[in-house]
Amino acid sequence: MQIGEAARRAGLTVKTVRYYANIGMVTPRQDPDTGYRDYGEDDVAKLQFVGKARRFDFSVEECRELLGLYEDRNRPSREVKALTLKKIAEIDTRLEELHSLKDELSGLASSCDGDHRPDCPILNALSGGK
Amino acid sequence: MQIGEAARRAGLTVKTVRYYANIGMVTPRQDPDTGYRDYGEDDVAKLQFVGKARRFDFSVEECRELLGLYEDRNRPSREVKALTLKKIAEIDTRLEELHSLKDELSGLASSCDGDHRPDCPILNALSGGK
DNA sequence: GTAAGCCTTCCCCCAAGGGGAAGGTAAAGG
DNA sequence: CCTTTACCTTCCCCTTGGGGGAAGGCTTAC
Repeated sequence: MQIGEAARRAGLTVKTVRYYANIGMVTPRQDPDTGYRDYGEDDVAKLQFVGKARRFDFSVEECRELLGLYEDRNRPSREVKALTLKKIAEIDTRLEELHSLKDELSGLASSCDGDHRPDCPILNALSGGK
Repeated sequence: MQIGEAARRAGLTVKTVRYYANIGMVTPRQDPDTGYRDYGEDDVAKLQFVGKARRFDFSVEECRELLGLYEDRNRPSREVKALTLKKIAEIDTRLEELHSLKDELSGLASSCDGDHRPDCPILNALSGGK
């Protein structure tokens, strides 16, 4: 099938699918007559796989790794789990950062009147040292 | 003072400070003899302000906006508070996304044995439909 | 004399594609 | 047969927020 249908079936944009072909992640056959990319069912499955992994916040490089494991019928599940746990740890780190950011900003916002007067604790805090 | 000292005092890299000059956010005087950038105390204060706002996850454009308010002695605190609340809302959205991602990944990870055998619920989930 | 340590501009690099131009191709309609 | 429409192709610039490093210029210290 052509790239448009493959993209639709994978829930991705054509641009994205073409990008994955360019970086060698999902490489379809090429029609020698038209030069068009020609996707098979297996390619669509890989595109869906990558699309889903991306939604799980795996980077493109991590997706490439997962795809390699996915295609290896004999891989140990240990490797997949390790990648997943690493990703969870990253998410945890980011969650903590965002939580503390939110707390600080919330504190500032609640101390600011938010009226027409120029006095603003938020700006004072931003211009303060540290 | 020269850019190196300004950067040190603001806790930023020289590259970053030069970047802020290039995009017109913190624009120092220029020494006509050497062509070197010449930072004053006020510039350093602005650099510190921007650096701190960046650490609060404000984008460079938002920093420019905050800086404008910071320099306007008559701005209403309402505007600053509005920007801050918007940023808090963005952080909330991202927090929710990350929480649900983490939940899903954690569910997958705990269902995976993580041993030498190839059977892997994580890959099964990624290759499944949806 | 030259090495060190500043500074300058200039250009390419990252992620993960998006937007759009210029041009080829295939099928359907008039 | 001709044209419109809807595909497809490659190519290049744009995004965020700078990082890395080259090539060149200056003063100062040894």
